[in-house]
Amino acid sequence: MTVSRFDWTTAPSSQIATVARSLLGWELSAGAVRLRLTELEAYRGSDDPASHAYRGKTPRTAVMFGPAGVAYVYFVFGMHWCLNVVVEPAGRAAAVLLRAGEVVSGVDVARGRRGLQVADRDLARGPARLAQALGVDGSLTGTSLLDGPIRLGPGDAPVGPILSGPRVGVVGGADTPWRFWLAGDPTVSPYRPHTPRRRR
DNA sequence: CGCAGGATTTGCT
DNA sequence: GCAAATCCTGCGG
Repeated sequence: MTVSRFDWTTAPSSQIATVARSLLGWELSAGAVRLRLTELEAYRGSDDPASHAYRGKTPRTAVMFGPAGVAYVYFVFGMHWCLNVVVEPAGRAAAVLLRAGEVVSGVDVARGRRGLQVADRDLARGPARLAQALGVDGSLTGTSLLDGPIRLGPGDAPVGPILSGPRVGVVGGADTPWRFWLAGDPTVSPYRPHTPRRRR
């Protein structure tokens, strides 16, 4: 299936999985760091219990209800930022979580942010790691990924097979196979089933 | 290698 | 008050 340059900004929610899959291999750049996306997850709005927008529009999720092509950056577990692309026209919420990538440029800058001991393949291997490698934080929520400080654009099409499976770390919607990744790519994050936290 | 536990803040119930 | 679209470390086999 061919996806032309910016189809994903107008695709209907029924095609969000296709949109997420089609963004594999695209390139994301922020300053000196550029990476090639190797793992993504699709999140829909009101009918997707795993989505932050499931319970409606709040100050936090407001940008998900806005126009496609902007960044939705959220904060989790008191310490990590994760980067999404909003992928539907204003009025309906949906986003694609950018989960992992291969750093193809600016490796030294990315390592400076992530830690000097971090192996190349681990620089952006996971959503919070990817955001940290790019220097992304919540202040970038709402900025355009087509025309802003972070840029998302087409890269070389993936050559190998694309696999899909359940999304990582979610409770509701755990059976929906909306995680997509490049088969065999070393920068794809390890899959961890959701484990409830114990009380203390 | 796998698994378990803890860090640490926010947003919503 | 509690759970969270995670990551890192330490321990055991």
